[in-house]
Amino acid sequence: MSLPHALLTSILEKPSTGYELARRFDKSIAYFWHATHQQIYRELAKMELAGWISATDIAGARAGMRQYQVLAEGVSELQRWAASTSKAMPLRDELMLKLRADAAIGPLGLNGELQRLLELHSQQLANYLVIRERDFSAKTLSRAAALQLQILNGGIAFEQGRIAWLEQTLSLLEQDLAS
Amino acid sequence: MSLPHALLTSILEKPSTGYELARRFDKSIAYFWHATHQQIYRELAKMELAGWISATDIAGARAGMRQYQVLAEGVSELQRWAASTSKAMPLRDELMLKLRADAAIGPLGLNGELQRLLELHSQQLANYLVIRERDFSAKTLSRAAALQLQILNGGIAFEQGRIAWLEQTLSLLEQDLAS
DNA sequence: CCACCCATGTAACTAGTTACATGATTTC
DNA sequence: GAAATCATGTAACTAGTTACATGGGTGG
Repeated sequence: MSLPHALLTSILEKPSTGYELARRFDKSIAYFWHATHQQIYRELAKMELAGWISATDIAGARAGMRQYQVLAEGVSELQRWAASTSKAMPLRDELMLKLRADAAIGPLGLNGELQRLLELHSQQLANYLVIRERDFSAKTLSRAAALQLQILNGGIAFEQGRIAWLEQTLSLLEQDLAS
Repeated sequence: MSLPHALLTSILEKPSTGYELARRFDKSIAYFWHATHQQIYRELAKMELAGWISATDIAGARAGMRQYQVLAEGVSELQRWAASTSKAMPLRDELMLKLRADAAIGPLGLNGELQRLLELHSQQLANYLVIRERDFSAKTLSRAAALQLQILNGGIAFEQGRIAWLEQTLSLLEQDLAS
């Protein structure tokens, strides 16, 4: 299970309230690990109980708002987890299933769906490119920044590959309509 | 939810027992949609209740073995599902999380893990290439075969991209050790 | 003062995993 | 006749989703 470790990393990067974490998740870690705010609050409560993080009330903020920070226990847990071998992530690609169904029972009119996904991935790619331009255009990067850039480049390559493949698939299906 | 639709497709391709489905899943659909045998049996029972599939006892086989086939209801359900827009698949990439943790709290010794994954993906790629050679080297392909090839090519491109990226990442981390 | 966003949650559900059970058939 | 594999399941659990609740703060 990786969500708590994703949260640990995120809190290490910047101590935060649950709400902030949920929002920050959406804009960075969610690119490769999605979680809803309910899941995040629940997980934070568990992690606090386990002694991995602690919360402090924020002075001057509304009651109930608590900022989390990582304890030594949490750091060593993160190290332990990073050293353990994770099993191959199980792929889940619904589009592939649909194409296979299409192959099995004739044309199902997937063009629209493919087009939609093409747009989605194009947007995501544009998004990544903006981030790269904005945050990583310095000539020399720190170790941390170099790694983050490498992660981002992975996302960019993935989106580019997907877009190329979707375009190919679309033209294959259109060719099909013509005949 | 897509597992029942994956099963419908698989049964359409070839009427099967639950056991056969579980095994066939492992060798084809599992490449992009994993399921355990428990999940498959449970889902088959539900689908039979819903009237999407029916089971017939196999004459001459051991008691309890039942072969499933897809009913008209099942086919139209599959069509309905294919026409519905599926939401973007939530990515789950543990390695990216680990790299991010590494960026946050210094070298965590991920080289071994990267090497392991490199090998895994290389094997998967080799696997795909064998299948392509074996099943899709004919000059002209039927519509169904062309689509299946396109799906396979998607898998191949994905593995190749991943391998290239992993090699880059490894050299980045090694460079790091040197300094 | 009303609507909207901030911020934290609870409850109920669905999907997926892990561990175990059971009996039948094939293989050494 | 013992061990392995075939074949179908049950039970208990963990993870993730969806819908809703609650109360405070802010802008018009």
